[in-house]
Amino acid sequence: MTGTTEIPPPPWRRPQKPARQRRPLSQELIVDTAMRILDAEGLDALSMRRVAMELQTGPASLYAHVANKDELLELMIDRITGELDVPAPDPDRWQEQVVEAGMAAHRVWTRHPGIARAALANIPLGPNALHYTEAILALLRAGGVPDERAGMFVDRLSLYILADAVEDSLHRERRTEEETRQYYEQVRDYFHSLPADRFPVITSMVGALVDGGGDERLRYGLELLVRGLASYATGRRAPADRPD
Amino acid sequence: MTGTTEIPPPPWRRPQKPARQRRPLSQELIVDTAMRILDAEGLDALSMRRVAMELQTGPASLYAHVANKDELLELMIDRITGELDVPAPDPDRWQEQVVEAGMAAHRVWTRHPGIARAALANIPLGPNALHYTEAILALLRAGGVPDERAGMFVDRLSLYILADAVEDSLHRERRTEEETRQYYEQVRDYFHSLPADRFPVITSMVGALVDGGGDERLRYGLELLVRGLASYATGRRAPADRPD
DNA sequence: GCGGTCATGGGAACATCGTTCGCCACGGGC
DNA sequence: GCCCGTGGCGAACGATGTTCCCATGACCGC
Repeated sequence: MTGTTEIPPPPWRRPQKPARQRRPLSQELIVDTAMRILDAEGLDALSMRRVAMELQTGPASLYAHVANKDELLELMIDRITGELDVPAPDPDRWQEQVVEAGMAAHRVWTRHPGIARAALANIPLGPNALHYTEAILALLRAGGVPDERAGMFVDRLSLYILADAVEDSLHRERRTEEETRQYYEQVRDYFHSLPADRFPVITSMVGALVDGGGDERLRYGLELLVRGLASYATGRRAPADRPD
Repeated sequence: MTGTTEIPPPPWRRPQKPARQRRPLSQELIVDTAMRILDAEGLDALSMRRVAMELQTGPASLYAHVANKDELLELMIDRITGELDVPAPDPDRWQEQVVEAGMAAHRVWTRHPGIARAALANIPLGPNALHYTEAILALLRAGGVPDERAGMFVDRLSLYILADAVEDSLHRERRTEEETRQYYEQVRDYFHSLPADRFPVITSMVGALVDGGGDERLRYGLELLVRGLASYATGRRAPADRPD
Protein backbone atom coordinates (compact mmCIF):
# COMPACT_ATOMS: atom_id res chain seq x y z
CA MET A 1 0.00 0.00 0.00
CA THR A 2 1.58 3.30 -1.08
CA GLY A 3 1.27 5.87 1.69
CA THR A 4 -0.74 9.08 1.28
CA THR A 5 2.07 11.63 1.65
CA GLU A 6 4.65 9.92 -0.44
CA ILE A 7 7.90 11.70 -1.08
CA PRO A 8 8.83 12.09 -4.74
CA PRO A 9 10.99 9.02 -5.38
CA PRO A 10 14.48 9.47 -6.81
CA PRO A 11 14.30 8.79 -10.53
CA TRP A 12 17.07 6.22 -10.56
CA ARG A 13 15.30 4.19 -7.84
CA ARG A 14 12.04 4.35 -9.73
CA PRO A 15 12.05 1.04 -11.63
CA GLN A 16 13.10 -0.95 -8.58
CA LYS A 17 10.16 -0.14 -6.34
CA PRO A 18 7.34 -1.12 -8.72
CA ALA A 19 9.13 -4.36 -9.55
CA ARG A 20 9.31 -5.04 -5.83
CA GLN A 21 5.59 -4.43 -5.56
CA ARG A 22 4.01 -5.59 -2.35
CA ARG A 23 2.00 -8.62 -3.46
CA PRO A 24 0.33 -9.78 -0.25
CA LEU A 25 0.90 -13.50 -0.91
CA SER A 26 -1.94 -15.47 0.60
CA GLN A 27 -3.01 -19.11 0.50
CA GLU A 28 -5.64 -18.26 -2.07
CA LEU A 29 -3.15 -16.50 -4.30
CA ILE A 30 -0.84 -19.48 -4.10
CA VAL A 31 -3.61 -21.90 -5.04
CA ASP A 32 -4.62 -19.56 -7.87
CA THR A 33 -1.19 -19.59 -9.45
CA ALA A 34 -0.76 -23.32 -8.88
CA MET A 35 -4.05 -23.90 -10.71
CA ARG A 36 -2.88 -21.72 -13.58
CA ILE A 37 0.33 -23.71 -13.93
CA LEU A 38 -1.52 -27.01 -13.67
CA ASP A 39 -4.06 -26.14 -16.33
CA ALA A 40 -1.44 -24.80 -18.71
CA GLU A 41 1.36 -27.34 -18.29
CA GLY A 42 0.08 -30.31 -16.32
CA LEU A 43 0.86 -31.83 -12.96
CA ASP A 44 4.47 -32.66 -13.72
CA ALA A 45 5.28 -29.01 -14.28
CA LEU A 46 3.80 -28.08 -10.93
CA SER A 47 6.58 -27.68 -8.39
CA MET A 48 6.92 -25.45 -5.38
CA ARG A 49 9.73 -23.62 -7.09
CA ARG A 50 7.63 -23.09 -10.18
CA VAL A 51 4.80 -21.58 -8.16
CA ALA A 52 7.22 -19.38 -6.25
CA MET A 53 8.86 -18.19 -9.45
CA GLU A 54 5.50 -17.27 -10.92
CA LEU A 55 4.93 -15.15 -7.82
CA GLN A 56 8.42 -13.67 -8.14
CA THR A 57 9.65 -15.02 -4.83
CA GLY A 58 11.56 -17.95 -3.40
CA PRO A 59 10.15 -21.37 -2.60
CA ALA A 60 10.50 -20.90 1.15
CA SER A 61 7.93 -18.12 1.14
CA LEU A 62 5.13 -20.51 0.27
CA TYR A 63 5.54 -22.56 3.43
CA ALA A 64 4.14 -19.76 5.56
CA HIS A 65 0.72 -20.28 3.98
CA VAL A 66 0.82 -23.93 2.97
CA ALA A 67 2.16 -26.76 5.11
CA ASN A 68 3.66 -28.69 2.20
CA LYS A 69 3.01 -29.73 -1.36
CA ASP A 70 0.46 -32.33 -0.35
CA GLU A 71 -1.64 -29.70 1.36
CA LEU A 72 -1.42 -27.50 -1.69
CA LEU A 73 -2.66 -30.38 -3.83
CA GLU A 74 -5.49 -31.02 -1.40
CA LEU A 75 -6.56 -27.40 -1.64
CA MET A 76 -6.48 -27.56 -5.43
CA ILE A 77 -8.45 -30.80 -5.48
CA ASP A 78 -11.06 -29.35 -3.19
CA ARG A 79 -11.44 -26.37 -5.46
CA ILE A 80 -11.78 -28.58 -8.52
CA THR A 81 -14.34 -30.70 -6.72
CA GLY A 82 -16.40 -27.53 -6.59
CA GLU A 83 -16.68 -27.63 -10.37
CA LEU A 84 -18.50 -30.96 -10.27
CA ASP A 85 -22.16 -30.73 -11.02
CA VAL A 86 -25.07 -33.14 -10.79
CA PRO A 87 -28.52 -32.74 -12.36
CA ALA A 88 -31.72 -32.61 -10.33
CA PRO A 89 -33.08 -36.11 -9.81
CA ASP A 90 -35.51 -37.45 -12.40
CA PRO A 91 -36.60 -40.87 -11.09
CA ASP A 92 -37.46 -42.20 -14.55
CA ARG A 93 -34.02 -41.49 -15.95
CA TRP A 94 -31.78 -42.10 -12.97
CA GLN A 95 -29.51 -44.56 -14.75
CA GLU A 96 -28.78 -42.23 -17.64
CA GLN A 97 -28.37 -39.39 -15.18
CA VAL A 98 -25.71 -41.25 -13.22
CA VAL A 99 -23.86 -42.11 -16.41
CA GLU A 100 -24.00 -38.53 -17.64
CA ALA A 101 -22.88 -37.19 -14.26
CA GLY A 102 -19.95 -39.59 -14.43
CA MET A 103 -19.01 -38.41 -17.90
CA ALA A 104 -19.20 -34.82 -16.73
CA ALA A 105 -17.04 -35.53 -13.70
CA HIS A 106 -14.45 -37.17 -15.91
CA ARG A 107 -14.45 -34.09 -18.11
CA VAL A 108 -13.77 -31.92 -15.06
CA TRP A 109 -10.82 -34.03 -13.96
CA THR A 110 -9.23 -34.14 -17.39
CA ARG A 111 -9.67 -30.40 -17.77
CA HIS A 112 -6.94 -30.08 -15.15
CA PRO A 113 -4.35 -32.42 -16.60
CA GLY A 114 -2.79 -34.88 -14.21
CA ILE A 115 -4.54 -33.80 -11.04
CA ALA A 116 -6.53 -37.03 -10.94
CA ARG A 117 -3.30 -38.76 -9.99
CA ALA A 118 -3.18 -36.71 -6.81
CA ALA A 119 -6.92 -36.98 -6.22
CA LEU A 120 -6.67 -40.77 -6.14
CA ALA A 121 -4.48 -40.40 -3.05
CA ASN A 122 -6.65 -38.12 -0.93
CA ILE A 123 -10.31 -39.03 -0.74
CA PRO A 124 -11.81 -35.54 -0.72
CA LEU A 125 -13.97 -34.74 2.27
CA GLY A 126 -14.31 -30.96 1.95
CA PRO A 127 -17.69 -29.24 1.63
CA ASN A 128 -17.55 -29.36 -2.14
CA ALA A 129 -17.04 -33.10 -2.18
CA LEU A 130 -19.88 -33.52 0.29
CA HIS A 131 -22.28 -31.64 -1.92
CA TYR A 132 -21.32 -33.85 -4.82
CA THR A 133 -21.79 -37.05 -2.84
CA GLU A 134 -25.09 -35.76 -1.53
CA ALA A 135 -26.32 -35.03 -5.04
CA ILE A 136 -25.35 -38.44 -6.43
CA LEU A 137 -26.93 -40.17 -3.46
CA ALA A 138 -30.12 -38.20 -4.02
CA LEU A 139 -30.12 -39.38 -7.62
CA LEU A 140 -29.78 -42.99 -6.55
CA ARG A 141 -32.40 -42.71 -3.84
CA ALA A 142 -34.83 -41.20 -6.29
CA GLY A 143 -34.18 -44.19 -8.50
CA GLY A 144 -35.19 -46.53 -5.72
CA VAL A 145 -31.75 -47.84 -4.87
CA PRO A 146 -31.61 -49.04 -1.26
CA ASP A 147 -29.27 -47.08 0.99
CA GLU A 148 -26.88 -49.92 1.74
CA ARG A 149 -26.25 -50.35 -1.99
CA ALA A 150 -26.02 -46.63 -2.75
CA GLY A 151 -23.39 -45.87 -0.12
CA MET A 152 -20.74 -48.16 -1.51
CA PHE A 153 -21.79 -47.40 -5.06
CA VAL A 154 -20.76 -43.74 -4.96
CA ASP A 155 -17.39 -44.83 -3.64
CA ARG A 156 -16.84 -47.31 -6.45
CA LEU A 157 -18.18 -44.89 -9.03
CA SER A 158 -15.77 -42.08 -8.16
CA LEU A 159 -12.89 -44.54 -7.92
CA TYR A 160 -13.63 -45.73 -11.45
CA ILE A 161 -13.95 -42.21 -12.84
CA LEU A 162 -10.72 -41.09 -11.22
CA ALA A 163 -8.91 -44.19 -12.42
CA ASP A 164 -9.95 -43.55 -16.00
CA ALA A 165 -8.84 -39.94 -15.70
CA VAL A 166 -5.48 -41.05 -14.32
CA GLU A 167 -4.99 -43.51 -17.15
CA ASP A 168 -5.86 -40.79 -19.64
CA SER A 169 -3.40 -38.33 -18.20
CA LEU A 170 -0.58 -40.86 -18.04
CA HIS A 171 -1.04 -41.82 -21.67
CA ARG A 172 -1.54 -38.30 -22.86
CA GLU A 173 1.62 -37.12 -21.18
CA ARG A 174 4.01 -39.31 -23.05
CA ARG A 175 2.48 -39.30 -26.48
CA THR A 176 1.01 -36.74 -28.81
CA GLU A 177 -2.32 -37.32 -30.50
CA GLU A 178 -0.67 -38.72 -33.60
CA GLU A 179 1.73 -40.96 -31.74
CA THR A 180 -1.19 -42.44 -29.83
CA ARG A 181 -2.90 -43.37 -33.11
CA GLN A 182 0.24 -45.04 -34.37
CA TYR A 183 0.66 -46.81 -31.05
CA TYR A 184 -2.79 -48.36 -31.26
CA GLU A 185 -2.09 -49.34 -34.83
CA GLN A 186 1.00 -51.17 -33.64
CA VAL A 187 -0.90 -52.90 -30.86
CA ARG A 188 -3.47 -54.06 -33.38
CA ASP A 189 -0.78 -55.44 -35.66
CA TYR A 190 0.93 -57.06 -32.70
CA PHE A 191 -2.27 -58.82 -31.68
CA HIS A 192 -2.81 -59.99 -35.21
CA SER A 193 0.72 -61.37 -35.39
CA LEU A 194 0.27 -63.57 -32.33
CA PRO A 195 0.25 -67.36 -32.80
CA ALA A 196 -3.37 -68.37 -33.10
CA ASP A 197 -2.81 -71.72 -31.43
CA ARG A 198 -1.55 -70.21 -28.19
CA PHE A 199 -3.91 -67.22 -28.14
CA PRO A 200 -7.03 -68.43 -29.91
CA VAL A 201 -9.40 -66.03 -28.18
CA ILE A 202 -7.34 -62.87 -28.45
CA THR A 203 -6.47 -63.32 -32.11
CA SER A 204 -10.10 -63.95 -32.98
CA MET A 205 -11.31 -60.75 -31.40
CA VAL A 206 -8.65 -58.12 -31.93
CA GLY A 207 -11.18 -55.56 -33.03
CA ALA A 208 -13.19 -55.79 -29.84
CA LEU A 209 -10.01 -55.34 -27.82
CA VAL A 210 -8.52 -52.25 -29.38
CA ASP A 211 -11.47 -50.49 -30.96
CA GLY A 212 -13.27 -47.68 -29.23
CA GLY A 213 -11.86 -44.37 -28.07
CA GLY A 214 -11.48 -43.18 -24.53
CA ASP A 215 -14.96 -41.75 -24.19
CA GLU A 216 -16.59 -44.91 -25.44
CA ARG A 217 -14.66 -47.07 -22.98
CA LEU A 218 -15.37 -44.70 -20.13
CA ARG A 219 -19.10 -44.71 -20.86
CA TYR A 220 -19.14 -48.47 -21.19
CA GLY A 221 -17.64 -48.86 -17.72
CA LEU A 222 -20.15 -46.42 -16.27
CA GLU A 223 -22.97 -48.38 -17.84
CA LEU A 224 -21.59 -51.62 -16.46
CA LEU A 225 -21.60 -50.18 -12.96
CA VAL A 226 -25.05 -48.63 -13.22
CA ARG A 227 -26.65 -51.69 -14.79
CA GLY A 228 -24.97 -53.83 -12.20
CA LEU A 229 -26.50 -51.68 -9.50
CA ALA A 230 -29.90 -51.83 -11.18
CA SER A 231 -29.68 -55.62 -11.36
CA TYR A 232 -29.99 -55.78 -7.57
CA ALA A 233 -33.47 -54.28 -7.75
CA THR A 234 -35.79 -56.94 -6.42
CA GLY A 235 -39.30 -56.19 -7.53
CA ARG A 236 -39.66 -54.00 -10.58
CA ARG A 237 -37.01 -53.90 -13.26
CA ALA A 238 -35.43 -50.50 -13.66
CA PRO A 239 -36.61 -48.75 -16.85
CA ALA A 240 -33.34 -48.89 -18.78
CA ASP A 241 -32.66 -52.49 -17.91
CA ARG A 242 -33.99 -54.03 -21.03
CA PRO A 243 -32.04 -56.02 -23.60
CA ASP A 244 -30.59 -54.08 -26.49
CA MET B 1 47.08 -53.80 -15.30
CA THR B 2 47.70 -57.09 -13.52
CA GLY B 3 50.13 -58.89 -15.77
CA THR B 4 50.43 -62.62 -16.24
CA THR B 5 53.32 -62.91 -13.83
CA GLU B 6 51.36 -61.74 -10.84
CA ILE B 7 53.22 -61.12 -7.65
CA PRO B 8 51.98 -63.12 -4.68
CA PRO B 9 49.29 -61.01 -3.03
CA PRO B 10 50.11 -59.64 0.40
CA PRO B 11 48.18 -61.59 3.02
CA TRP B 12 46.49 -58.52 4.47
CA ARG B 13 45.07 -57.70 1.06
CA ARG B 14 43.60 -61.17 0.78
CA PRO B 15 40.07 -60.57 2.06
CA GLN B 16 39.57 -57.67 -0.34
CA LYS B 17 39.55 -59.69 -3.53
CA PRO B 18 36.78 -62.15 -2.57
CA ALA B 19 34.68 -59.23 -1.32
CA ARG B 20 35.13 -57.63 -4.72
CA GLN B 21 33.74 -60.81 -6.23
CA ARG B 22 32.81 -60.62 -9.87
CA ARG B 23 29.04 -60.50 -9.74
CA PRO B 24 28.11 -60.52 -13.43
CA LEU B 25 25.34 -57.91 -13.08
CA SER B 26 22.64 -58.73 -15.56
CA GLN B 27 19.17 -57.37 -16.26
CA GLU B 28 17.66 -60.32 -14.45
CA LEU B 29 19.82 -59.76 -11.39
CA ILE B 30 18.81 -56.09 -11.33
CA VAL B 31 15.12 -56.93 -11.55
CA ASP B 32 15.59 -59.55 -8.83
CA THR B 33 17.03 -57.11 -6.35
CA ALA B 34 14.52 -54.43 -7.29
CA MET B 35 11.72 -56.88 -6.55
CA ARG B 36 13.27 -57.72 -3.22
CA ILE B 37 13.41 -54.06 -2.24
CA LEU B 38 9.86 -53.45 -3.47
CA ASP B 39 8.39 -56.36 -1.54
CA ALA B 40 10.24 -55.46 1.64
CA GLU B 41 9.93 -51.68 1.70
CA GLY B 42 7.44 -50.58 -0.94
CA LEU B 43 7.62 -48.58 -4.12
CA ASP B 44 8.78 -45.34 -2.49
CA ALA B 45 11.93 -47.02 -1.23
CA LEU B 46 12.77 -48.25 -4.71
CA SER B 47 15.34 -45.96 -6.27
CA MET B 48 18.13 -46.60 -8.74
CA ARG B 49 20.64 -45.79 -6.04
CA ARG B 50 19.04 -48.21 -3.63
CA VAL B 51 19.18 -51.02 -6.16
CA ALA B 52 22.79 -50.19 -7.00
CA MET B 53 23.74 -50.08 -3.32
CA GLU B 54 22.20 -53.50 -2.77
CA LEU B 55 24.40 -54.77 -5.60
CA GLN B 56 27.43 -53.01 -4.11
CA THR B 57 27.95 -50.76 -7.09
CA GLY B 58 27.14 -47.25 -8.32
CA PRO B 59 23.88 -46.15 -9.93
CA ALA B 60 25.47 -45.60 -13.32
CA SER B 61 26.22 -49.30 -13.70
CA LEU B 62 22.56 -50.18 -13.93
CA TYR B 63 22.03 -48.16 -17.08
CA ALA B 64 24.02 -50.64 -19.15
CA HIS B 65 21.29 -53.23 -18.64
CA VAL B 66 18.21 -51.08 -18.16
CA ALA B 67 17.33 -48.01 -20.21
CA ASN B 68 15.86 -46.08 -17.27
CA LYS B 69 13.71 -46.49 -14.21
CA ASP B 70 10.53 -46.75 -16.26
CA GLU B 71 11.88 -49.73 -18.13
CA LEU B 72 12.90 -51.35 -14.86
CA LEU B 73 9.35 -50.87 -13.58
CA GLU B 74 7.96 -52.35 -16.77
CA LEU B 75 10.13 -55.42 -16.35
CA MET B 76 8.99 -55.79 -12.75
CA ILE B 77 5.35 -55.38 -13.72
CA ASP B 78 5.67 -57.98 -16.43
CA ARG B 79 7.16 -60.40 -13.98
CA ILE B 80 4.38 -59.77 -11.47
CA THR B 81 1.81 -60.22 -14.19
CA GLY B 82 3.17 -63.74 -14.49
CA GLU B 83 1.86 -64.44 -10.98
CA LEU B 84 -1.71 -63.83 -12.08
CA ASP B 85 -3.79 -66.92 -12.38
CA VAL B 86 -7.22 -67.70 -13.79
CA PRO B 87 -9.26 -70.86 -13.24
CA ALA B 88 -10.36 -73.14 -16.05
CA PRO B 89 -13.72 -71.98 -17.46
CA ASP B 90 -16.85 -73.43 -15.91
CA PRO B 91 -19.75 -72.02 -17.97
CA ASP B 92 -22.25 -72.38 -15.15
CA ARG B 93 -20.19 -70.32 -12.72
CA TRP B 94 -18.57 -67.77 -15.00
CA GLN B 95 -19.74 -64.76 -12.99
CA GLU B 96 -18.36 -66.03 -9.71
CA GLN B 97 -15.20 -67.09 -11.50
CA VAL B 98 -14.60 -63.59 -12.86
CA VAL B 99 -15.16 -62.08 -9.43
CA GLU B 100 -12.80 -64.55 -7.80
CA ALA B 101 -10.17 -64.00 -10.47
CA GLY B 102 -10.46 -60.29 -9.82
CA MET B 103 -10.00 -60.75 -6.10
CA ALA B 104 -6.98 -62.94 -6.74
CA ALA B 105 -5.45 -60.39 -9.09
CA HIS B 106 -5.92 -57.68 -6.48
CA ARG B 107 -4.14 -59.88 -3.94
CA VAL B 108 -1.21 -60.24 -6.32
CA TRP B 109 -0.90 -56.50 -6.82
CA THR B 110 -1.07 -55.67 -3.14
CA ARG B 111 1.49 -58.35 -2.35
CA HIS B 112 4.02 -56.02 -4.03
CA PRO B 113 3.22 -52.81 -2.24
CA GLY B 114 2.85 -49.73 -4.42
CA ILE B 115 3.62 -51.33 -7.76
CA ALA B 116 0.01 -50.90 -8.87
CA ARG B 117 0.73 -47.17 -9.12
CA ALA B 118 3.30 -47.86 -11.79
CA ALA B 119 1.18 -50.53 -13.47
CA LEU B 120 -1.60 -48.02 -14.00
CA ALA B 121 0.77 -46.09 -16.26
CA ASN B 122 1.97 -48.88 -18.53
CA ILE B 123 -0.72 -51.18 -19.87
CA PRO B 124 1.18 -54.44 -19.85
CA LEU B 125 1.46 -56.20 -23.18
CA GLY B 126 4.12 -58.79 -22.46
CA PRO B 127 3.50 -62.52 -22.87
CA ASN B 128 2.41 -62.90 -19.26
CA ALA B 129 -0.24 -60.22 -19.62
CA LEU B 130 -1.44 -61.82 -22.83
CA HIS B 131 -1.95 -65.16 -21.15
CA TYR B 132 -3.97 -63.47 -18.46
CA THR B 133 -6.15 -61.61 -20.93
CA GLU B 134 -6.60 -64.79 -22.94
CA ALA B 135 -7.72 -66.69 -19.86
CA ILE B 136 -10.24 -64.06 -18.77
CA LEU B 137 -11.62 -63.81 -22.29
CA ALA B 138 -12.02 -67.58 -22.40
CA LEU B 139 -13.97 -67.37 -19.15
CA LEU B 140 -16.29 -64.76 -20.60
CA ARG B 141 -16.75 -66.58 -23.88
CA ALA B 142 -17.64 -69.75 -22.03
CA GLY B 143 -20.24 -67.73 -20.19
CA GLY B 144 -21.81 -66.69 -23.46
CA VAL B 145 -20.67 -63.07 -23.46
CA PRO B 146 -20.48 -61.72 -27.02
CA ASP B 147 -16.99 -60.77 -28.18
CA GLU B 148 -17.68 -57.06 -28.61
CA ARG B 149 -18.73 -56.85 -24.98
CA ALA B 150 -15.94 -59.04 -23.65
CA GLY B 151 -13.11 -57.08 -25.26
CA MET B 152 -13.84 -53.82 -23.52
CA PHE B 153 -14.84 -55.61 -20.35
CA VAL B 154 -11.39 -57.03 -19.61
CA ASP B 155 -10.01 -53.54 -20.07
CA ARG B 156 -12.44 -52.04 -17.59
CA LEU B 157 -12.04 -54.90 -15.18
CA SER B 158 -8.27 -54.60 -14.91
CA LEU B 159 -8.51 -50.83 -14.66
CA TYR B 160 -10.85 -51.20 -11.71
CA ILE B 161 -8.70 -53.79 -9.97
CA LEU B 162 -5.57 -51.72 -10.41
CA ALA B 163 -7.32 -48.59 -9.20
CA ASP B 164 -8.42 -50.30 -6.02
CA ALA B 165 -4.91 -51.59 -5.46
CA VAL B 166 -3.51 -48.10 -5.96
CA GLU B 167 -5.95 -46.63 -3.50
CA ASP B 168 -5.04 -49.31 -0.99
CA SER B 169 -1.34 -48.70 -1.30
CA LEU B 170 -1.70 -44.94 -1.00
CA HIS B 171 -3.74 -45.23 2.17
CA ARG B 172 -1.62 -47.93 3.68
CA GLU B 173 1.54 -45.96 3.15
CA ARG B 174 0.63 -43.01 5.28
CA ARG B 175 -1.17 -44.71 8.12
CA THR B 176 -0.68 -47.76 10.24
CA GLU B 177 -3.47 -50.25 10.80
CA GLU B 178 -4.52 -48.59 14.03
CA GLU B 179 -4.43 -45.05 12.62
CA THR B 180 -6.65 -46.18 9.78
CA ARG B 181 -9.26 -47.41 12.25
CA GLN B 182 -9.18 -44.12 14.11
CA TYR B 183 -9.37 -42.25 10.85
CA TYR B 184 -12.57 -44.02 9.81
CA GLU B 185 -13.96 -43.38 13.26
CA GLN B 186 -13.33 -39.68 12.76
CA VAL B 187 -14.94 -39.72 9.34
CA ARG B 188 -17.99 -41.38 10.82
CA ASP B 189 -18.23 -38.77 13.56
CA TYR B 190 -17.70 -36.02 11.00
CA PHE B 191 -20.56 -37.29 8.86
CA HIS B 192 -22.80 -37.53 11.88
CA SER B 193 -21.96 -33.96 12.87
CA LEU B 194 -23.05 -32.52 9.53
CA PRO B 195 -26.15 -30.29 9.44
CA ALA B 196 -29.02 -32.55 8.51
CA ASP B 197 -30.85 -29.82 6.65
CA ARG B 198 -28.04 -29.29 4.14
CA PHE B 199 -27.00 -32.93 3.83
CA PRO B 200 -30.19 -34.90 4.43
CA VAL B 201 -29.14 -37.95 2.45
CA ILE B 202 -25.60 -38.32 3.76
CA THR B 203 -26.54 -37.90 7.41
CA SER B 204 -29.30 -40.46 7.07
CA MET B 205 -27.00 -43.16 5.70
CA VAL B 206 -23.64 -42.74 7.36
CA GLY B 207 -23.37 -46.45 8.03
CA ALA B 208 -23.74 -47.40 4.40
CA LEU B 209 -21.04 -44.89 3.47
CA VAL B 210 -18.26 -45.83 5.83
CA ASP B 211 -18.98 -49.45 6.71
CA GLY B 212 -17.29 -52.28 4.96
CA GLY B 213 -13.61 -53.06 4.73
CA GLY B 214 -11.43 -52.96 1.67
CA ASP B 215 -12.17 -56.49 0.54
CA GLU B 216 -15.90 -56.02 0.79
CA ARG B 217 -15.79 -52.84 -1.28
CA LEU B 218 -13.51 -54.43 -3.85
CA ARG B 219 -15.81 -57.43 -4.24
CA TYR B 220 -18.86 -55.22 -4.48
CA GLY B 221 -17.34 -53.31 -7.38
CA LEU B 222 -16.42 -56.53 -9.13
CA GLU B 223 -19.96 -57.78 -8.73
CA LEU B 224 -21.31 -54.52 -10.11
CA LEU B 225 -19.19 -54.90 -13.22
CA VAL B 226 -19.98 -58.57 -13.76
CA ARG B 227 -23.70 -58.17 -13.17
CA GLY B 228 -23.68 -55.18 -15.45
CA LEU B 229 -22.08 -57.30 -18.14
CA ALA B 230 -24.58 -60.09 -17.57
CA SER B 231 -27.45 -57.64 -17.89
CA TYR B 232 -26.65 -57.24 -21.59
CA ALA B 233 -27.44 -60.89 -22.19
CA THR B 234 -30.40 -60.89 -24.55
CA GLY B 235 -32.02 -64.28 -24.51
CA ARG B 236 -31.47 -66.34 -21.44
CA ARG B 237 -30.72 -64.75 -18.10
CA ALA B 238 -27.32 -65.67 -16.77
CA PRO B 239 -27.56 -68.15 -13.88
CA ALA B 240 -26.40 -65.86 -11.10
CA ASP B 241 -28.54 -62.95 -12.20
CA ARG B 242 -31.36 -63.43 -9.83
CA PRO B 243 -32.51 -61.03 -7.13
CA ASP B 244 -31.05 -61.54 -3.66
C1' DG C 1 51.46 -64.14 -29.02
C1' DC C 2 49.96 -59.42 -29.09
C1' DG C 3 47.93 -55.04 -29.68
C1' DG C 4 43.75 -52.71 -30.40
C1' DT C 5 38.82 -52.27 -29.76
C1' DC C 6 34.70 -52.14 -27.45
C1' DA C 7 31.33 -53.16 -23.99
C1' DT C 8 30.83 -53.29 -19.01
C1' DG C 9 31.72 -51.12 -14.50
C1' DG C 10 31.55 -47.14 -11.81
C1' DG C 11 33.08 -42.35 -9.58
C1' DA C 12 31.70 -37.81 -10.03
C1' DA C 13 28.76 -34.45 -11.46
C1' DC C 14 24.32 -32.10 -13.13
C1' DA C 15 19.75 -30.63 -12.85
C1' DT C 16 15.89 -31.18 -10.39
C1' DC C 17 12.92 -31.72 -6.45
C1' DG C 18 10.63 -30.83 -1.48
C1' DT C 19 11.81 -28.87 2.62
C1' DT C 20 14.41 -26.38 6.55
C1' DC C 21 17.57 -22.85 8.59
C1' DG C 22 18.55 -18.45 9.78
C1' DC C 23 18.49 -13.75 8.89
C1' DC C 24 16.10 -9.43 7.49
C1' DA C 25 12.52 -5.88 7.68
C1' DC C 26 8.46 -4.30 9.12
C1' DG C 27 4.50 -3.12 12.25
C1' DG C 28 1.49 -3.15 16.25
C1' DG C 29 1.10 -3.61 21.53
C1' DC C 30 3.02 -2.57 26.01
C1' DG D 1 9.87 4.37 21.90
C1' DC D 2 11.40 -0.10 22.30
C1' DC D 3 10.58 -5.03 21.19
C1' DC D 4 9.17 -8.99 19.60
C1' DG D 5 6.56 -11.76 16.51
C1' DT D 6 5.64 -12.76 11.96
C1' DG D 7 5.90 -12.86 6.91
C1' DG D 8 9.34 -12.94 3.34
C1' DC D 9 13.22 -15.18 1.36
C1' DG D 10 18.31 -16.45 -0.01
C1' DA D 11 20.93 -20.31 0.88
C1' DA D 12 21.55 -24.79 1.87
C1' DC D 13 20.48 -29.93 2.72
C1' DG D 14 19.46 -34.34 1.22
C1' DA D 15 17.42 -36.99 -2.18
C1' DT D 16 16.22 -38.23 -6.81
C1' DG D 17 17.04 -39.88 -12.10
C1' DT D 18 20.34 -39.55 -15.44
C1' DT D 19 24.76 -38.47 -18.13
C1' DC D 20 29.88 -37.80 -18.69
C1' DC D 21 33.99 -39.75 -18.83
C1' DC D 22 37.48 -42.77 -17.76
C1' DA D 23 39.43 -47.32 -16.28
C1' DT D 24 39.45 -52.12 -16.77
C1' DG D 25 39.29 -56.40 -18.86
C1' DA D 26 37.98 -59.80 -22.35
C1' DC D 27 37.91 -60.98 -27.01
C1' DC D 28 39.49 -60.98 -31.90
C1' DG D 29 42.11 -60.20 -36.04
C1' DC D 30 46.72 -60.03 -37.37
